[in-house]
Amino acid sequence: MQKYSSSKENYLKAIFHLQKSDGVVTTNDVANELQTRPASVTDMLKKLKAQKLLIYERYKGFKLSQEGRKVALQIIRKHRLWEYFLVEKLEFGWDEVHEIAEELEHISSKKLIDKLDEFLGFPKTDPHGDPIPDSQGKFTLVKQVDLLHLPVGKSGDVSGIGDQSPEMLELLKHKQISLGTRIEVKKVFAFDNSLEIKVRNQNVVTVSEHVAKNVFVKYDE
Amino acid sequence: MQKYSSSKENYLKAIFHLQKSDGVVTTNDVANELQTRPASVTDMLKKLKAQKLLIYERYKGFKLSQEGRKVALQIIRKHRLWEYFLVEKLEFGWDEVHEIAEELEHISSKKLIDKLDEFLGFPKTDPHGDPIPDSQGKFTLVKQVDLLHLPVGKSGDVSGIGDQSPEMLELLKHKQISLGTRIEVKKVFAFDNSLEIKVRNQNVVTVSEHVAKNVFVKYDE
DNA sequence: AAATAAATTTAGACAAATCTAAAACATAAT
DNA sequence: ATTATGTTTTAGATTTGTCTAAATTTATTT
Ligand SMILES: [Mn+2]
Ligand SMILES: [Mn+2]
Ligand SMILES: [Mn+2]
Ligand SMILES: [Mn+2]
Repeated sequence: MQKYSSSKENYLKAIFHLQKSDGVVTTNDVANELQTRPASVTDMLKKLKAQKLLIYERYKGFKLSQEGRKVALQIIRKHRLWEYFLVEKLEFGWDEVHEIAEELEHISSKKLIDKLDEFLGFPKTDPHGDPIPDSQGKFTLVKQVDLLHLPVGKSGDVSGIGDQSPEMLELLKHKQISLGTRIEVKKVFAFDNSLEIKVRNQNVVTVSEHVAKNVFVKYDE
Repeated sequence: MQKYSSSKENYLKAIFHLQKSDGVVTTNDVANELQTRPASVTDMLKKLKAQKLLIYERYKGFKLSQEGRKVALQIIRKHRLWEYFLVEKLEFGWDEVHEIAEELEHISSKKLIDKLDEFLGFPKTDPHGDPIPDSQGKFTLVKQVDLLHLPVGKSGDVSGIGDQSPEMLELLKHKQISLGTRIEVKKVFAFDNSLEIKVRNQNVVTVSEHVAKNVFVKYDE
């Protein structure tokens, strides 16, 4: 696998993520995600196509090629391994690692990342519950539901976070919710879909529908 | 301390190192060190001057300003801490870490590097025996002499390496010489200043003058 | 003191990544 | 089917860092 510029890697990663959630990716989506201008995106799309990382016809939308997907997955692997390192070894909070990993993910040495993986004990997920692709780009999605779909009375363990903005992560931290935290849904208010949930089998707190939709849990059955 | 481009950081670091050894730095020196062209160096010198990182008058030579020196020392701090991490935690050989650290040194987070420092136990020197500047850019030079100046019969512990090219490091590795290795000079051949030295109080090997001049040791008295 | 050589700088060009403003295209509304 | 709206692309600039070739300055010989 060749080396690509940090900028190209960021585009590939963004397109990969947008493909996941939306299916179809638009120029505006990418511009928005990368805080840049649509014209700049079009410029880059042409370059990525020229390098066969992207399937793209003007005005007709685009998606990653096999190769583009492969590259994106390796960047994501690096991003998540570094995040794990920052939280587990350097004791960063899970809400402060994303930005730093955004830089570290572009360090090119393959050997470095494989040795880091080993040093960390081959973790399966990053500090936000997202799966870490292996050396070949393979990873397994965990089956999970958001809090709104966890039946009242049932308990689950937090396994992932949708919206990972610093604001969201700060809110969760305040309510003492992190990866692995046990949560039981006590009540759903039909009025606004806000929830009362029991955290760590202890305190009961209220969260909005927006929050509930972005906290994923694993549970039996 | 602002952020500067990787390229500028590389120039500052190179100039700092060249100042150490030569005293006076020339455009050609820098071009040679950074594998670039003299014209490119001149271009960059002007930019560094404009940012007050360099004292520079055309044709009259140049040197780092106080601020330039400060920035250079922080890059060197990062470079050496990462090298230490790679060798001590990820088990890289000391001859394979330089290139990777050359990239890692440009990661900008100050908090990251201070936490890394703590995680590593505040090491004083990198895997090549070079001192690691602290958060304020301070560091202490160890008193050391090269092998040619170690009296015959005396023993010393390897504390630093001058020429750190991969070729040199590979040679030392082969002869089982690394940081901390005890060495005793058995004989100096007047003909070519080659040495016979006893390594680790065990095997006796021969090294050339060139090698001897680039291996530094600490010894009593 | 000239002449020659070497080092340094300038002039002009180029690639990568970005931008603004305008044009082209696609979609939705009337 | 026209018109209006929004999206995407082009045209033309700009910034950063680099290069080659030529000009300038400094250093070294004769
Ligand atoms: Mn990034
Ligand atoms: Mn993450
Ligand atoms: Mn570097
Ligand atoms: Mn070193």
